[in-house]
Amino acid sequence: MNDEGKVGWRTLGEFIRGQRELANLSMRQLAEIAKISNPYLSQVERGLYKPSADVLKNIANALHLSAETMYAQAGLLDDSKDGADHHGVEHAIKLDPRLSVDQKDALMRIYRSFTNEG
Amino acid sequence: MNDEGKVGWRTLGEFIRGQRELANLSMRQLAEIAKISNPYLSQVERGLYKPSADVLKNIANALHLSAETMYAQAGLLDDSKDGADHHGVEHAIKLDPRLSVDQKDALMRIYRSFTNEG
DNA sequence: AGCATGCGCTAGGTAAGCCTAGCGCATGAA
DNA sequence: TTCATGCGCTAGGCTTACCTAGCGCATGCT
Repeated sequence: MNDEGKVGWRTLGEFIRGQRELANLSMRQLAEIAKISNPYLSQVERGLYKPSADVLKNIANALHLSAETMYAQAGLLDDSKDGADHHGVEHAIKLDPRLSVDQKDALMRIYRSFTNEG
Repeated sequence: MNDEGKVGWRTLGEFIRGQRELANLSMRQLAEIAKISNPYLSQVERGLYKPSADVLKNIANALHLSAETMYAQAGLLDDSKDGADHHGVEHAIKLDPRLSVDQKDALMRIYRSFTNEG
């Protein structure tokens, strides 16, 4: 039942290996910096396993790459294409940790009533 | 470890639960859209498990949030671009061209009454 | 000729991600 | 009331991320 073109994943290992060799690091060296074991890094580079996000982040860090670059290579950032409302206000309200759900709801309704008014 | 001021949500699970309730979705509904099981979503929201990156991406998509926002909440992106701190709301209100001065004032007052309250 | 040190990789285990089946509690209709 | 439906959560198993120990092959030093 496992589906999904994992197109991103097969190249992720090659990408990591390429970047590692570019930085002239051995597996053990990179693994040490990235705080993972070298056998595991080996499996990852050969595409046997798909590392979790924080391992990815650690590897990116160790290779002086941004985490975003890594996630993009892993195919994890790309496909939220849609127009999630990027109204600054609504977005900010949704993300405000000091507001309860009900308060957010209230603020959003007021905001929308203001902006729909015309 | 109560860093309430700096980084917003105590846990990723609380963030997800908040966003889910904001969207008026039940666990089963969100789980269905995000292609995960509802018990697993339950564990995630209560912080028992930390979901892998593509589950995170699916949840973000289902909630109409960008994957970046999700990863930032999960602590996987060091450098958050959309600062999610509570200045966001007031700032966004001020910058919204569709609001009149009075409306901005009203929204700000409500927002502050929510966040100042004890 | 050793022997040391480095490499990448295999073997096999533990823990965590993620599942299905099903519980107990609300709400609401007949 | 009883029955149905939906909710969140528990129990327990399967799968995979990730580990440690150790292999075999190079290189280099003495």
